[in-house]
Amino acid sequence: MLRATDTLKSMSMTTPSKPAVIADVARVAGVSVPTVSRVLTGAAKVSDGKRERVLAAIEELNFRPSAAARALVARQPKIVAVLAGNTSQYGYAETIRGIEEGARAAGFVVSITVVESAEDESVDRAVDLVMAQSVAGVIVLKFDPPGVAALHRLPKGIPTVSIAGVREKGVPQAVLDETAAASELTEYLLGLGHKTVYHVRVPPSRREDGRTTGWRKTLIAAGAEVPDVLDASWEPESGRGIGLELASRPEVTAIFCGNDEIAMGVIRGYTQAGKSVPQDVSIVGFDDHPLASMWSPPLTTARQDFAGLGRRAYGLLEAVVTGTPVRSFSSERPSVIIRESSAPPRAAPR
Amino acid sequence: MLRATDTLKSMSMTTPSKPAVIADVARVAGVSVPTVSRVLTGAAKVSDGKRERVLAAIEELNFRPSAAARALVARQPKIVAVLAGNTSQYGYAETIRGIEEGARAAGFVVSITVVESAEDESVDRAVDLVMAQSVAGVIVLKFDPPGVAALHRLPKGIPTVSIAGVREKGVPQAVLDETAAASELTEYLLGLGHKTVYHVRVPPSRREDGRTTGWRKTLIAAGAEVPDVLDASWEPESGRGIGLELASRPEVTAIFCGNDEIAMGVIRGYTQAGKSVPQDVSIVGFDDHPLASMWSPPLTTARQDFAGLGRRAYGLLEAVVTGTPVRSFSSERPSVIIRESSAPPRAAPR
DNA sequence: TTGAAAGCGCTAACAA
DNA sequence: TTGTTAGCGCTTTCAA
Repeated sequence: MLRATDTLKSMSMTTPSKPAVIADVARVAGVSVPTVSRVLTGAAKVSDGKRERVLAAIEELNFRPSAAARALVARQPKIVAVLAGNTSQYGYAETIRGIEEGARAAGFVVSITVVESAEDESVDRAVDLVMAQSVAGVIVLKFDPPGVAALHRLPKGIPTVSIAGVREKGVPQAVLDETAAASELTEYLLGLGHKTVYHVRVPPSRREDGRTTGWRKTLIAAGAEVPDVLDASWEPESGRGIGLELASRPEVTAIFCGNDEIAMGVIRGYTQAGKSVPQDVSIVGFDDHPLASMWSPPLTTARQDFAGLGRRAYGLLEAVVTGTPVRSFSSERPSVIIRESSAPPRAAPR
Repeated sequence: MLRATDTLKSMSMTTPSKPAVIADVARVAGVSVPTVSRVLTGAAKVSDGKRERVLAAIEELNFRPSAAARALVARQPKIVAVLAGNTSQYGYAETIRGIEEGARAAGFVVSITVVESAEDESVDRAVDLVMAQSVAGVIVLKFDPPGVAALHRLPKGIPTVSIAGVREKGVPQAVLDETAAASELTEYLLGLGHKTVYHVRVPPSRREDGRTTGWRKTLIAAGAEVPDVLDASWEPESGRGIGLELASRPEVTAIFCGNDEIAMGVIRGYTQAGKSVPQDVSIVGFDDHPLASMWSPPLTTARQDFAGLGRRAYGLLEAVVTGTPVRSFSSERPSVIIRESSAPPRAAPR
């Protein structure tokens, strides 16, 4: 009853019953079923007369070929599935955007299904859901433990590509070289004259993520003290709490945050504590979030091309599916962007 | 050559050839095809002995039922498609998250395909792509012109639900009552003592969106002057430009922005111009972006439950698909959140 | 409980 | 150019 107001045209003769199938079209047009198929697919020549009758019948019956039937016969599904622990946070959403862009250009749609947690039950449910569809392949975002778990539980045999910040073997993979970028950012801060750099990390996907590794290694290489890592959640609010705390520790002069949102939270905490950035402390983020340049002060960060990452992952998957030989690894380095949230320390640290 | 390192187990006996089909399983297990189907679906009792042999064969052959074949026979596809002009911006991403949440709970996956622009070519390509899959129904996000266009070009007959800020007839719809929320926000500002409220809008989906309508009507009802609308793009940067300009106009004491990101940009512009918020000007946003409360100053805004919107839309679609009678309209009102970016005007406006 | 037979809606192969 | 005949891989009658 939802469509009580269809046009008169579409109402004529039309019992709202079963949708028309190709046999109906053939009957109405007075041709055989394969002929209809031929005009549908253009696979072979059809005489103009018949073609027109077929077209007319299609129109009249409002016929739409069954995608399911086509999928059964053409063994190439047109869907690539994405499994992810999250879909709406900046990095995730942008990566998915890139995947979709690549997929759509190739005539594929992308399905997304989120993996709520790393627990077996939820991972299996998500994986089963995906495998119950006919998909050409799957791309898993292993930015977090749910993603990592999903990758490991995916059945062998289905074309798979993973996306991550850290390299892992066994599955073709598109990555962003976070380790290098984190090193660069840390070096930059050290070069400014900071004795060491504190680190607030976001929840890692494994024991230690590239951002943390790059930071740690650089500190060690420079002979700087390696402070304890501070853990934030994904919520900017958690950054604020940490900033508030850190603000009372004068030995903290530089902080490298796991992402821009957390950095913004940390800055907020400092601001609330009456401190100013970068005069009292230098704070840098990671990602180059769209709001990073709007922040007060504008955030020094490392730009990550998530959409490009997604596109590369799609390309990798396409290659796997078609059997094109590929180097199964595609890496790109984020670029450091210096803005105003970082500066030399106010005075030489004691 | 990508998987040179499969486990020994999976390598034994396995030519990497065609995937096993149900007939293979039947043969290996020594039973008939329907029997295998029965253990797969649980549609009928199977003796323990056979069941186990079937299970063993499935394991051995690493058999996975073809989703395409199943879809053909069971006429209910398990995919709901989402058509949207964008997927990664906050409101869009959250809405999609909600849709996915509802869909997954019901055993559906969601596919997303973006409509690049409102031009026929790109709209048709997106719509065709979606219709080429076997989908249970489609949800279109008509927050913008591409979305609106997509809705209009979708073939009749496919279960459809739209999501939007403004009501439109003909299609079941889930909305957020932006008009009411915009009114409330405007009234609040007027109540603070501001003579009038300026408005910076984001690109509208049609002639005038609910946010703008609510603002305008409230101003008129209050007998306040209605300033010209200022147009921003979706980029926070465009807000900054507008803020910079507005900062030199002392008659501007209150600004209602189309969304939080733009409001942040506008605030940034004022800040750069040496003005302070809310002392020199009150600025409010819309959406309650996750960073709104981290901003300096924390943003007064209207919280929109996008994820809830998505869930409601999914629920609507489910009802349409199953033929459950529904009121084809589901609305919810955003709630105003007062923070620190708004205050009474500094002095009585002249 | 089980198997044989009959489709699901379409495209591909093969003749005519 | 066109129609007939075979499937695609699965589930669902229908008997046994």
